[in-house]
This record gives sequence, structure tokens and C-alpha cells, in this order.
Amino acid sequence: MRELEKVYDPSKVEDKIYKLWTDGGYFEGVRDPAKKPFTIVIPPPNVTGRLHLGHAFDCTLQDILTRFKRMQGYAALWLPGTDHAGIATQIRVEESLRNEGLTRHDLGREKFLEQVWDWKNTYGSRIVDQLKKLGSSCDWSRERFTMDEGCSAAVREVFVSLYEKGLIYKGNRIINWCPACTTALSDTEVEHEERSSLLYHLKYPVKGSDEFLVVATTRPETMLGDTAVAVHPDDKRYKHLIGKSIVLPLMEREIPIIADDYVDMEFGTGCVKMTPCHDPNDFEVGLRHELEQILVIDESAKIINAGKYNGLDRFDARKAVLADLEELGLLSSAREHTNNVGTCYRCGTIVEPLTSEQWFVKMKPLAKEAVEVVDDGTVKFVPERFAKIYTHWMDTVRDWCISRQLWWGHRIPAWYCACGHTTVSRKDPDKCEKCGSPDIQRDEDVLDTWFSSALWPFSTLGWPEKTEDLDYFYPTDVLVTGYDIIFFWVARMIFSGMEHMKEAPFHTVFIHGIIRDSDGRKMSKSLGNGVDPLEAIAAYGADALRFNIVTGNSPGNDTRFYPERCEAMRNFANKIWNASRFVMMNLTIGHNELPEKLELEDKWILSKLNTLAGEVCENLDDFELGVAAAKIYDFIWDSYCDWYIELTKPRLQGAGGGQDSGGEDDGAIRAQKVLLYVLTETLTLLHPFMPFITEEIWQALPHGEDPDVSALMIRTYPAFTEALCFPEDEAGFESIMSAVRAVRARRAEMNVPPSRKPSLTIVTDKPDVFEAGRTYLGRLAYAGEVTIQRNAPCDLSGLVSVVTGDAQLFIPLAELVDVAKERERIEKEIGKAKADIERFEKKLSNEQFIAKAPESVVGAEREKLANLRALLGNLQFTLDNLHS
RNA sequence: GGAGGCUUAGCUCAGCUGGUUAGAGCGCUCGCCUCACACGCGAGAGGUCGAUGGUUCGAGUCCAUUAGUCUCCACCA
Repeated sequence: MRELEKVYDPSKVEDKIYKLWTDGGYFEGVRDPAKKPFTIVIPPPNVTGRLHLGHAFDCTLQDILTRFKRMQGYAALWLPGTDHAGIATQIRVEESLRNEGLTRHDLGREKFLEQVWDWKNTYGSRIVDQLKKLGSSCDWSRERFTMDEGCSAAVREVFVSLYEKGLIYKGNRIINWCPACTTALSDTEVEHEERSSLLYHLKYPVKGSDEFLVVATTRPETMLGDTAVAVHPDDKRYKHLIGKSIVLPLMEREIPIIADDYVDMEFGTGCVKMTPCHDPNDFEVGLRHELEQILVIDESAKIINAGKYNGLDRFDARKAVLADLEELGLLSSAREHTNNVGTCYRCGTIVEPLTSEQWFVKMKPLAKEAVEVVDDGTVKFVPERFAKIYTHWMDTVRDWCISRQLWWGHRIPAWYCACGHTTVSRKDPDKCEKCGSPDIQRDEDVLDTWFSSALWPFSTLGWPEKTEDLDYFYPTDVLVTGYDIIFFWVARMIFSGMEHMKEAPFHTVFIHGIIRDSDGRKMSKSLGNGVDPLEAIAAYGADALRFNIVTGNSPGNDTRFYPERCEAMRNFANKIWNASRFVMMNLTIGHNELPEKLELEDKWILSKLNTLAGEVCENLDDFELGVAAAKIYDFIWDSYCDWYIELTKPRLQGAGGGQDSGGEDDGAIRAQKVLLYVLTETLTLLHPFMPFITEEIWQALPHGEDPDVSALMIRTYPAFTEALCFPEDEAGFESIMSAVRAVRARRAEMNVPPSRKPSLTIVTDKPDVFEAGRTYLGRLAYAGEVTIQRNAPCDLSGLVSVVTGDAQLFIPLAELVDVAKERERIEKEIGKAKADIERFEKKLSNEQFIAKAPESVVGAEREKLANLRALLGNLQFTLDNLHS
């Protein structure tokens, strides 16, 4: 047993404790046929990223669940790893190249990739180290990276097998293009922002007539690529024009007027210009009507195929087109209009829809099972409402564009031959599989980063190999992540698991919100309002940060981060520290066991602890982590420190609690035993939430009953047990507590200093209950001699009375009392008691209530009424005997 | 245009399947350096749980309507 310092200093403890855990190998997930596995795979952070509060939140939740299950005897595995994060990482390396005046093209693909790998190797361990600072109990021996050999093999296998099943295809379709990242994006990677813009009305002349059709658009530059004008087939205004044609202004191209249901007659003029290459709807309409496709905006957002406008940036082209139309008198009007603008989720650039040759995953067939498995409850969302969001997305999802025009990522395993055949293969081919020509070219593109993330729950366990890990740990149990990546990641993992493993990758998706700043704003680099978790750890300790993050919020909801709350949690850590210090200072025993004989207060605290253990387990099983944490907090601070420790002080000093003294069953020894037992159990309960301080203290405590257990983190988690249920004793002790509180309140009102210790006479019809608390009752109520009797003193002169439901207490402090005020106070209390009694009487005389409410509720109400009546009697008695 | 969240003490938030006298942290008031802790101890003040209606013996908790607010999804040019 070591001496502890007066103030807990996390910085001196955390690294040492973390090392103790890793040295002990306690984080390792060990396949044990005798145990049930519990598996969590980490949402892999970007390999070059830095830890932010979002990670801290996410990982704290996972760590709590993992530690809890591990301590409950599961073969727990929390599998860590990092993500190559294609676009994000490539952008960053390109940025650093730009500082040297270079682009990736100057280096060439191979050299550039070398640089990215260097970058990855330099920064890849940073985020991992930061996760360790948090106390994450990940199995680092199984750490993975989405581009390591195994994950790459999984990606290759999945791509090829989906291709063979016809679920991956290449096609020329309209996709979202980011001109800044110069790559295609999937629908999920486009963020929609509402912006106000101008809606222009353009006049298109009808060929061979002096009529005009007026079309509305927010993007006039796309008119350069118009290949039709559409009206509704039933629109009487335009019926006569269907089949005729328009002479497209500026381009002088003849384009047809077509009829399509897509057009809303009510909106605008009822005429819609069709730009199949640059609008998803127009693209669809174009397919139906076999319209010509003219690409007028290229990959860098410059105009092409449009004569004099060629080479202009899309926004400059807009101005030019408008000016020219104006001059021709073909610009009829413009008005304010709010519409949604798609932007790139990585760089914020406005996305350009354009047609392009890309690879896609056919989603409909994959979505079917992925929806079923959530609908039938095989996969549960916590909170449930996110299941609806998920299934709605799955039901309406469109094909997933998976090719990216990047270099950093999994290169698409497709080879093209001049004969027109595409070879897609598990092994790099050296010739065309159809014509045998060795002159084949590999596809230049890589896959969407999320394509590899989708395989994470099984690729990390060794798939496509049949590994023992995969066999034992798959499917995983809980997936913990924020609601912002349900579509990006969770949805894709579910259909991937169903397709490739024939089994959902996890049974529970535990969704949390995001952490905002103290003003409720999203934390972002541009606002500079981000809180660095490492700074918080340095200032308050990892335990305080963790506790702050998990308390005071509920699943799925956003939460605000207040540094002051960290301070409160640091104080809590310090409280535990000092309570432990107190216990150790008073300890003469060398092992942890409960005494044979228990005092009333012992039974009270043990009973409370037992209830706590049961509730915490329940809460954790239900993912109510914040609730569980708050209960432990209250127990430690209120029940254990403020009450129980205070109660033991006289006992520890040999002032009683037992008649006998010396020997094994000495009162002081028994107090020590209970103190140590409750502390140890409490530390164990708290450990998943505050792993460092609890482990540090536990290492310093004697724990003879755990000879085989070398660390708290692998000790068995407490559970509810019938053996430690003492409801009557618990209630009895609560009577004493309310008496103590009542005396303290009266003394505070009268400004009696703690040094003044008048005698105390307790009048009660439960003398045995109070007798059990006699020794320390005096201490907590600052009393001198304590007398317990059934009848009120004959002479009440000089006495002040304090009343509870169970007792009347008399203190000789009358000279401090202002009788008039006292009378007023008592009368007020009598009034309140009478009102309460009336309320309960009314309730209890309601036959419906008696008949329909459960017996336990009725019984409780009856008891409350009885208590109130006793209280009223006592108050009345006091008032009657108040000497003036 | 759909879907959902939030609205509870001055501030930020808990309150699980309806059953106390509605809780916590911070802040505030009063009194305490009481031999674990001033990162502390004791005692307080402060809320008709957004509004209206309903279900129920009983509603902050369930249902409907409504207001404010935030978010997600959506092809109306």
C-alpha cells in the first residue's frame, strides 16, 4: 500500500497505467471457446488526421462498452485501425507539393504515391497515440489500415465478385463532379446548401414561327448544352408545338420540343430546357427521348463544345451567355429564387453534374436484404428512430458511383484491351482474357474510400481468408458511430456484410450525436472553435474528459462542450482520490472481505451499493451510459463520501459501533472492512468510465481476495446479489439521516457554530432504529449527549424542537430562538403538512385509484400519509408547547 | 415537399417501459479552513416541465393539434 498525494495529478498517472495495461496484454482479444466474444470495430479515423472531440466521444463510448463486457467475462475485442481517406489525404499531400510549386502530375503516379506513403508513415501513428491518451483499450496487436495487404485483398475480392455477379458495372452516366478535387463523387459525398440565386427566363424562338418558348433556369450557361425543350404532354398551351423545334440561341442549333410527364405544368412557364449532360433529371428525360448529349462543361469546370465560349470558366460563361442573350433581347426576366446547390463534402466547391464514364455498384439488389435485416430486428438501431432514416435511404438509394479520379486508394482491378474487352481479375492479368493480347491497360482510377470501409467488420478479421478470428469474432456486436455517417458507412457495411458474409456485421448500431461548442455551433477548422481533446486531457485528465463527454447527454442527441464541466469532473476524480486516501490512511487490514457482523449503516451502504450495481449493469446493457455514470457519481459523492465515510469516523477511532474491542471483530476493523469493500466495488463499477484513476487507486489498495487478478481492468464487474439486499435497514437508516438533516437545518437557521454541541433528546416510537445510530448521530448532528426515549420530556422549557416523520428532537437552544418567528415557521409547516395530507387522503379515498393502481403504489401512498400524519402530530405538539 | 429531434431552475442539460414532495453540474445566497478532500463541508433560494385539447385512478413521461427552433432527406427547372 502506497501513500497517496493530497491532490490527484492525472499527468503523473495516466501514461504509467496505460503501460501497465499494455504490458499485461489485457487489451488483447483472446479467442476462448469457454467465453462469449464481444467485438467492436473502431470507426477508423483518417490516417493523417488529428484527434478531435468527435473521436474522443466515439471512442469513450466504445471503450466503456468494451471494458464493461470484458469485466463481465466476455472475450472482448476492440479492433482498432485507420482509414486511408482517399480524397482528404491526397489533398493534403498535394497541398504540401503546391508549396514547392509542384503538382502530382509533375511527380507522376508512382513517385506521388511514394510521397503519400511517406506521409502516412509519418503521421499515421499520431492519431493512434492520441487514442491511447484517452485510455482506449484497443487490441493494438490487431491494428489495421484500409490499404494494408489484407484489407486490399478484401477489396479486390469484393470488386471482382460483385463484377462477376453483375452488381458492378461501368457506364456513361451523369455523376457529381468536383472540379477542384477533379474526381467523381457519390451522391452521399455531395452536401446540399440552400442558397438564394437568380432565376432567369430565357426566350427560345420556335422554328418557322414568330412564337417563343420561355424557359426558366438558375444556370443559364448550361443552355449551351441544351438538346431539347420539354413541356407536359397535356399542357394545352403548348400541345400544338410538340414535335416542332426550337432554334437554340447563341448556338444556332435546332433542337426538338418534346413532351414528358416530368414537366410540372404549374411551375414557371411549364417549359423546361433539357441539358442531358449537366442535369440529372434532364439526363433521365434525355434517355427516354434519345436526346443528343452534348457535354459543355469539362472536368475543370471550363466550357467546351460551345464555340466562342470554349475555355471560359462556368461562372464567367454564365455572365457571357446572359450578356449575349440580353443583347439579342432573349433574356426576358430574372427574379430571386432559393434553390439547393450541391457542394463537395471535402472542399466545398460547387459540384458540377456531368456525364462521364464511371464504375457503379448496382444498389437495388443489395439494398433488399439490408433493409430486411433492420426491419426484422436482426440489426437494431439505438436510438430506434435512426432505423427509419436508414431504411428510407436504403429504399430510395441509387447506384453507387465508386470510381474516383485519384491516385491514393485501391486501384480498380480492370484492364482494357484494344479488342474492346475488359478483364476484371483477382490476379493482375498479363493478357486480355478474351483475345489474349498482352497489350492491355489498367484502369487509372481508384475506388471510393468508403468502398473499403464498407468491408471493415470482416476485412479486419482476415476475410477473404477463413481465419479463426473471423470465425470467432464475426459478426461483431456493437457499432458505435455518429449519425452523420450512417449513409456513408453503416448502411454500406450492412449490405456488404449481408452480401459477402451472409450475415449482418453487427446486431446493434449505437448512434451518438456530435459535440458542439459552448454556443451550440459545430466545431470546425474555419471557425477556429474546436477544442483539442489533448489539451483537455493535459488540463483535467483523460478521466475527467471522458466523464464529461458521457454524462449530461442522451443517445443520438448533440451535446455542447463546456470546459467548466471538465473541471467539475476533475473535482469528482479528486473526490474519489481523497476518499480512497482516507480509507488507506485508516487501513490496518491487508485484504478485502466483509465482516460477519454488520451495523445498520453498513447494511445501508451495502444495500445501496447493491442496488447501484444492478442498475448500472442494466443501464449499460441498454446503452444508457450517461445515466449509469450519473448514478455512480451520486453514489460516490453523496452516499459514500458525505455519509458513509463520516459515519465511520467515530468507529475507526474506536468510539464504538460494537461493544467488543480488539481482535478480529473489533468495531474499527469491521468499519475498515466495509469501507474497503465498498470502495473496491465502487472503483470497479466506475472503471469503464474513469479507467486511469480507478486502476491507480486499485493498484494501491490491498485486495487479498483477488490474488490472481493483477489489474482492476480485468476484475469481475459487480452485479446485483440477493445476499446484500437490506431494504428495512436501508429505510431505518434513512430515518436517521432525515433526523440529522433536520437538526443541521435548524442549527443553520439559528447560526449555531459547529463548535457548540448541545445535548440532543430524541423522542421516537422506533427507539431501536435510532439506538443503532446513537454514536455517530451525535457527531453528524453536532450533538453532545444523546438521549433516546419514547415520551416527550416533561419540561420543555429551554428546548428547541426539530421534527421529522419518525421523531421529535429536542435541543436546549431556546435562548437562540425568536419565538414569534418560530411560531410562524411551525405554522407554515403545519399548513403544508395539512395540505399534503389532504391531497393523499383524497387520492386514497378514490375508489378507482384503490381498485386500479397496483398494490405497491397504493401501499406506498398509505405509508406516506401515515408519515405525514405523524409529522403533523409532532408539529402540533411542538407548537402547543412553544413557550413564549 | 417529406421525415425527425429539441423546447424542464439564471445557464447547459438528465429524467429509461406513465406512479415521490421533478433532479444534476455551473452560477447565486448564508454559514464553515469540522483531524480524506476549499478541486472541500453544511444549509438554502430558484421550475404552473412551450401552448391547447385528449386518453388514464394517475402525465414532464402516452395521443392529437399548435408555436418556436434545429437537423436530415427530396430531381420541381
